[in-house]
Parts: sequence; C-alpha cells; structure tokens
Amino acid sequence: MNIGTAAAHSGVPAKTIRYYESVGLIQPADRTASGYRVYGEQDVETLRFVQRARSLGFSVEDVGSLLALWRDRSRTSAEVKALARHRVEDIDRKITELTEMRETLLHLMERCKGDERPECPILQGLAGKTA
Amino acid sequence: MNIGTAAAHSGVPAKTIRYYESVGLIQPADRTASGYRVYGEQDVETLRFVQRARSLGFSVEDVGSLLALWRDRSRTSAEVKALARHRVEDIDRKITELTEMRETLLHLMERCKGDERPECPILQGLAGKTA
DNA sequence: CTTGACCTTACAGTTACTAGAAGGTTGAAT
DNA sequence: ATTCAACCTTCTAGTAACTGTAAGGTCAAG
Repeated sequence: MNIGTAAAHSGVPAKTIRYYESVGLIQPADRTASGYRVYGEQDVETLRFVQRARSLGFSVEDVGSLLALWRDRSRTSAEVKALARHRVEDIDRKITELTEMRETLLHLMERCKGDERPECPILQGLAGKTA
Repeated sequence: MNIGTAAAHSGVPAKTIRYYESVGLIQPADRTASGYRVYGEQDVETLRFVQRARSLGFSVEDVGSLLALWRDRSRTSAEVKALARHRVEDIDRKITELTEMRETLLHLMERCKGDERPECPILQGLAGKTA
C-alpha cells in the first residue's frame, strides 16, 4: 500500500510518516520503481504503536526506545516499566504546575468585577502589586 | 541601567529581553552613544509583568494583549477577565488530557510485573492488543 | 491523452527561546 | 597608557515535532 493508505490505516498523517522516517524513528520504507513508498501490515502496526505512544505524551525519542524494546525479545519488562514510570512522573509534575497556575489565576479573577470599569485586580496582581 | 542589571532586577534573562524587543512585545529600549540598551525602573516593572504573565502560561502574544490592556486606562475589567477565563479553560483542558494519559499509563503499568522477564502488558497495550 | 488524485523532495514557518560566534565598550587595576 | 575581565552588540543556528506550500512526477480512469 502507498503512504496515503498507510496513513489512513494507522492514523498517522502521511506527512508525519515521512517526517518519522527522516528523523530515523521508523525504518525507511521500500520503494516502487517510480519512488513511491510501500507499506505492509507490519508497518501499519508499527505506526499505530508510535501513534499510541505519542498520544500518551512520550517524546519521539522515547518512542524510539519503546520501539527498540518492543522489538527486543530479550528485554525485561522492568525496563519498559521504568520508562512508563518516568513518563507518569513527568505528567504529575506538569499537572502540579498547571494546577498552581489555575489557582493563581482563579484567585486573581475572583477579585475582579469583570464589568465596564477599568479597575482590575488581575492586572494589578500581574504587575506585582499586592493590592 | 544596562540590560544585565535589568535582567537581574526583573528575572528575565538579558537574551530574552532582547528577544522580546525583537518580536515587538516590549518597546525598543533607549541606547547609549555606544549602542548599549538603557533601562529604567518602569521598564523593569514591565518586564516583571511579562514574567509573571508568562509564568501563568499566557503566550507571548497573550502577554502583548495583557500589556496593552495594562496600559490602556479606558479598558474594562471585563476584557481582562475574559482573557484570564480563556486561559483557565486552556489549563483545564490540558489537565484533563494529562489526567487521562496518566490513567491509561497507570492502568498499563499495573498489569506489568516489571521484573526480568520479557512479558510486558505495557508494550502489548501500546501495540493495540487488548491482552 | 488528459484529468485528478496521489506521490516525490525541499524549504519555510510555527513557539519561545537558548547557544555560540565574532567583535565592540567599560571601568578598574597595573 | 595599557591590559583585563566583564559587560555589551548583532547574527546565525538549533531546539521539538510537526505542518504548509511549492514545484513537479506518477497512476488509473474515461
């Protein structure tokens, strides 16, 4: 199948597939005589794997490691679990950070009337005035 | 004061100050005869404002709007509050997304022994096998 | 044999900086 | 007067992970 079909089957845009190939995340596809990339079922599966891992927030580089582990029959499940654990820790850090931003913003908004008048504690807060 | 001092006082790195100037977020600074940028207290305050807004996750473009509102004596607090509300909504969406990623990952990890054996439900899950 | 959908490469743009290179300025110590 | 470090200047390029666009080749159908 051509790249467009592989894209439709895997959920990864054709452009992105080419990009992944260019950065070495996936193997270069075979080509027809005229230069078209050709994909098989196995390739589509790999693409789907990549897609799921990316959607869980693994970086392209992480996905590379995950793919290597996926293909390595001798790897231990501990290695994979460690990567997943790091990812969860990253996520936790981000959630904490976002939650703090949210609190601060809500706190500022609470005191802002949000009417036609110019007085705005939000801007005052951003300006650093404790007012 | 020179850019380094302004950087130290505002918490915005000198390089970043130049960058903000180059993209038009802040006004071009005055220059000495030899070309050094010169800053005053007011500039440092602006920089601090920018820094706080950025740390709350407003984009540089958003901060531009915020700065305009900050300087505009005739603006209504409703305008400012609307920007803040959008930002909170963005944050909420991100938190939801991250929480979902976290759940999925934890769910996969739960079933992975994480020992020396190769069996790994995490990889199977990423591969799309419901196993 | 032309049309339209598909494919190819290559380059620019996105966000918000950050690193590095090459060189000029300043102020203090020698 | 000179030297030295610490500052400043501009410019280019790199980061993550694509996405958009241009210019052009290919394929199957009518």
